[in-house]
Amino acid sequence: MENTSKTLDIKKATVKSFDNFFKSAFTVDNIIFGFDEADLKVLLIKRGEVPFENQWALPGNFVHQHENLDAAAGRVLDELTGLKKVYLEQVRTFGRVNRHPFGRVITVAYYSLIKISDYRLHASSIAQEVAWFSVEEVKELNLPFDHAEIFAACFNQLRLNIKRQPVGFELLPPKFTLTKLQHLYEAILEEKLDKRNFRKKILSMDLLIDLNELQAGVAHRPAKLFKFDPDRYKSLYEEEGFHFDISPTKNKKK
Amino acid sequence: MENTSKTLDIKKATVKSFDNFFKSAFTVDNIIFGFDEADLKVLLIKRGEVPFENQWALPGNFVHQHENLDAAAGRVLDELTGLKKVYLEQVRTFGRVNRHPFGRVITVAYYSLIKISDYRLHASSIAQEVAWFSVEEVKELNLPFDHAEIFAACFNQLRLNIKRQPVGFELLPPKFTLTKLQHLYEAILEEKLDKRNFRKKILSMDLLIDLNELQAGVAHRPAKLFKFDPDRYKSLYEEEGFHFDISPTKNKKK
DNA sequence: AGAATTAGTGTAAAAAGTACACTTTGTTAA
DNA sequence: TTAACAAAGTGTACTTTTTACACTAATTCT
Repeated sequence: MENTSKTLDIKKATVKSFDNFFKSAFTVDNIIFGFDEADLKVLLIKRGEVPFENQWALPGNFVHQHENLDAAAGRVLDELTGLKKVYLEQVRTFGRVNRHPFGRVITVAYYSLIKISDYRLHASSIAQEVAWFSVEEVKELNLPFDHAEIFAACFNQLRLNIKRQPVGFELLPPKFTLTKLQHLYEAILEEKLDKRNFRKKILSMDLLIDLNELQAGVAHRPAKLFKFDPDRYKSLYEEEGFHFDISPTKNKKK
Repeated sequence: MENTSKTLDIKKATVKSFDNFFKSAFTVDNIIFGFDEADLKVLLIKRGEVPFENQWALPGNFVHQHENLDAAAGRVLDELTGLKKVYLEQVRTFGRVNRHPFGRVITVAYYSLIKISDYRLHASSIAQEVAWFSVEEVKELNLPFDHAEIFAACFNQLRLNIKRQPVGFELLPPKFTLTKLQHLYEAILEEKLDKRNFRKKILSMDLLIDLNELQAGVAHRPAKLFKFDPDRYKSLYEEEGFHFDISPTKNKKK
């Protein structure tokens, strides 16, 4: 192969010009959702650094040179909560030229769904303090950078997603009651659902396993516990024509 | 304000450390869709540069320092077709560490919808040649980098989108027949639809204006021409509870 | 004038979505 | 022990949406 070195020369020359292209800092932001009894919550950090030091903001961090984007988003979560394997979804990339006061920073937004009972919060290099806020509180907070826009996009994406994918279970403990599940949907969709219609629909999908166990420690009739069956979902998903879909089950009372 | 300079010092120091973070080259790729009589087509370029010189690939380019992401995607399209105002949608960001052989390059994927009659193709700095390929051809082509994955994600996104947003009209000339519209949906959804059900559904949405004009130059009964009414759509969209939705209108013949 | 080609149209049956209220089962406190 | 409390659990009738399906109408071409 006598032209190998020639090819390498071309490559080297091109790599050089390639190196001359503008490069940008880039980050991931991770909107971490948890569900706590009745409320959908979001994890915010109190920033430990300028700009916007001491303000509540979305957790995020720079992406490392040899790190994939998903891994970076996972790392942000791990640093704050110690959780490693979680549901993670990329939402959109925000790159407005002046979105960061110190220079061009492009950020890839993710959301995560975690079981709120599992976590323990940590302060970290980027966060003086970490706390849960309800979705309503977050909306009213004046988040720095374009974080309000990022939050809105992620929440919206979650709402679309929960209707068409069985992702809600990521927010619940392994065993849950149908009422808890309904409350979760109501919190995310921000509307009341009809109890009987909701149960009819979710049970007819044949994705929940009745554990023949009752809720304990409540001062009223205990509810049955169910778990989600991911294998069953996978096999149904293979079938042509199966769609997870919680759209209607409406309730006239606004 | 005697502490201004102090603040600036802090900022300067922080900006300095900020500058030390790893920075990446980043690009946009733009999957340009057009609809040509019966087929959904995609615009590919023959690369004019290493790596993968002379191979067909998705059009893309580096994002400039002072350029927003959407603007960069628009510029790619403009360079290839001369079109400036088009429907553009961000899909997802691809940043696998080794997706580019010359170094870390993160790319934001977009798709565009254009009226195929409007364009004229240009070669450009990045493209020796530009040509339309049908979706099937693209799937069979062995696209370089992770372009096959990017294409699949964009096509999939378009399919989801066309069901729930009235974006199909971006691919058609201002005046079109119902049959053309149906063919467009069939091409994107990759399934046959029932003529009567399709018409019933689309007309019941009250988004099309009957132009009281007939198709010309066909060797059979001419069809009526319609146009899409974007203002009507906007006002319906404001109304609680209106959803554009072309889901079913199925046809048993597979 | 007849053949060819696509446009255009309605109805009935099935499936899905919606509204709605009372009984059951357990705990707690009198 | 019993009554009050609280949430669990359950079925049906009505409405709306979806689906399947086949013939007639309008135009051009030969």
